[in-house]
Amino acid sequence: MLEGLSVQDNGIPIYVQLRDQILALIGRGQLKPGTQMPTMRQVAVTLKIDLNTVQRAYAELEREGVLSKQRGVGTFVTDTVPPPRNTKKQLQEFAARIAAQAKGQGIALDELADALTRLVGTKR
Amino acid sequence: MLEGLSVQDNGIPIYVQLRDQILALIGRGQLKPGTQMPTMRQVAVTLKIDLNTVQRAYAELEREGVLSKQRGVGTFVTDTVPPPRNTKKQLQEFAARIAAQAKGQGIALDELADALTRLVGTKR
DNA sequence: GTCATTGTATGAAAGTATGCATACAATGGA
DNA sequence: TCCATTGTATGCATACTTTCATACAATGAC
Repeated sequence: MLEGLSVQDNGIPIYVQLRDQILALIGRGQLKPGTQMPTMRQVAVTLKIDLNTVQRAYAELEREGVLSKQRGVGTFVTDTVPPPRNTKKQLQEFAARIAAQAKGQGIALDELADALTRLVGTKR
Repeated sequence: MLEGLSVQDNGIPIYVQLRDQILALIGRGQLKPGTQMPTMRQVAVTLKIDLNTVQRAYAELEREGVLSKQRGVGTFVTDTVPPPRNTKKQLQEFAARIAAQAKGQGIALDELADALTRLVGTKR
C-alpha cells in the first residue's frame, strides 16, 4: 500500500500531499474500511519524511473521520458508519465547501458531479 | 478574468494556488497567448492577498516560460503553450478525495452529487 | 519633462512547515 | 512481568510563507 504514496517538493506541504493521497486511495476504494494503515514510522521511513509530518497528516484524516488510531496497535480506515442524522443543511454546507474547492482547482461542478456519480457505481 | 481566480486557506500556499490556477486557465485555453494578464496589484487587491505573494506566483510562471513581464507595461501570456495538463486524471483524483471526505462525514455520494448538480443550476 | 502605471526590491515581523532527537504512554504477546 | 510495537508529545533549529510598509525603476501618454 505504501507504493501508492509519494511526495515531492512542488511547494505543496508534504502533510497535505500525504493527506490527499490517502484520501484518494480510500475514495477510490483501494483502501477499504477496516484495513490497517501502514505505521506512521513506516511511512516516515519509506517516504523519507519526518514522523511529525506523518503524524500531522494522520491527525487531519482522523479529524475528518476517515481514520481511527489506536495506541500500541495501529491506525485503521474507519468503518463506514451509517449516516447518523445528516441534515439537508449539513449536506448543503458540505457541497458548498466542495464547490469552492473545485473552483479553486478549475474543476467544473457538473463534471465533478458526474465523476462522483460514477464512483457510486464502482464502489459496489 | 479575475473571476476565474480564487484562493483559500486549505494548507496549500497561496502563491502555489495562484500559480496552478493560472496554469490551468492557460492550459484550458481560457487564457490565450498574447493576452494581457491582470496587474499584480489588481490581483492582490481583488484576492485580498499581498503584492509580494502575487509577485512570487507570476515570477514562477515567468521562470516556467508561461508568462512574460514588461516593466511599466504589464504581464502577458507567452506564445508557447504549456503541455495540456491531465485534467481527466486530476478530476478523478479530486473526486476520489471528496468521496472519502464525504464518507468520513457520513454523507452519501449520490446525495452529494445531486447537491452539486443543483448548485450548477443556481450558479447561472 | 511630468506623471500615472506597472514591475522590482527590501526589511521586519509573525506564523507555519520540516527535520532531528528524544521521551512518554498504551497495547498485546512471549 | 518484560518487551517490542505503535501512537503521542516536546524542544530546538532552520527554512518557508505571508503581510505590511516603503521605495526604486522602466514605460508610455500627455
